Amino acid sequence: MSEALWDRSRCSVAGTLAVVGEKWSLLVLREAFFGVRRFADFQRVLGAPKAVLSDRLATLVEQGILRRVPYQAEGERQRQEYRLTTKGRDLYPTLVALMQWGDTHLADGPPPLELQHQDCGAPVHLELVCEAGHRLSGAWEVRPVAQSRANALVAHTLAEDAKA
Amino acid sequence: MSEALWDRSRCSVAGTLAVVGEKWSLLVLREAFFGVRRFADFQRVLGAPKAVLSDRLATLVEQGILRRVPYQAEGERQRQEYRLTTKGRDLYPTLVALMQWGDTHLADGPPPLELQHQDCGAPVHLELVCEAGHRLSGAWEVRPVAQSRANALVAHTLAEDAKA
DNA sequence: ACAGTTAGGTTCGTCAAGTGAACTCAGGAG
DNA sequence: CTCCTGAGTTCACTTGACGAACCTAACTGT
Repeated sequence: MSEALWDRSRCSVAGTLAVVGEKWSLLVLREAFFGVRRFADFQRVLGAPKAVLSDRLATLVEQGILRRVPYQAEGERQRQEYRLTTKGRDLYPTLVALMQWGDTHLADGPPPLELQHQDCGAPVHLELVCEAGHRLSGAWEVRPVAQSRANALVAHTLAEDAKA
Repeated sequence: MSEALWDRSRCSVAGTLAVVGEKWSLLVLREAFFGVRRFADFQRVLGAPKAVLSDRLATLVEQGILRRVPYQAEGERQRQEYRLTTKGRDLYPTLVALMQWGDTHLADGPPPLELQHQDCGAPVHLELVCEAGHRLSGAWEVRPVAQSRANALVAHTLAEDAKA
């Protein structure tokens, strides 16, 4: 039925999860976005086991998401710190998406963190938009199109879900 | 230094990952968005071990992200299928974010899947926007503001004072 | 010179989680 | 009554996470 609707093995969701889907990876990146750079700070603030943290940082560097930068505090030897690359910074929407979902569906109070536009101070959120400028309100307004096979069934089942 | 900048333990990123961060969970949801509903279809299309799949489906149901719906194919007994709830459908931006990152950073060719606006056919993507309508181009235009419980209380009492 | 401290790890034993094959169970088909 | 099929469960095995302990190089105080 939904036999080879499209090639799942080349799906970018799976690919991305293979890179940042392990435990702690995305939390390490969350902290990186908040300016954490040094091993001990990651360790203290996350509470992750050092062995795991060491491994995650290594694979994130290997993947080009973080880069090691030598630095030297006064009266200390040279050490390495971890900074986001452009590739890493592009994961920001992913973290915002996770945060937004948690804020609206796991809330036991006000969201613990609000994102504001640096320039105007207004709250920031993610939106699905098309290149014609329309704002979409959810998945049911999207038609996924595989390379060679268009498929109307998908839209159909989603519409059914929405009704039920 | 970055001591208690804000309370990480209540962070929605961590909360969301606690719910959908296990292996296979987000891939199950990806398939759900493509209209997959039945156990055997998930199993065949993902290649996940049945035991894990069974567990992931159960916790997603438990969390209110999927719901079990009885159905009956002709000439078969009644069975259960899994459908997205509203809470589940709200995870769509997360999957789109993961997909977009993979498309731009793991590409070994054209993206295997394109999302089009149902109405106008234009390609769809995620954008960070603020409530004043500005489009932000990345994390550096965002200022995270901790909404500490104390701040919330203060705001609340101030609001009360204003009324009295 | 020498012990102590600190950042940034590694090693190790234990315990939880993922994996694939085999088994179960309920009902319809032949 | 037996076989088949969808939807799981059970089991033995391997991989991954965990926390405590240990290691190392540079610098610091004595």
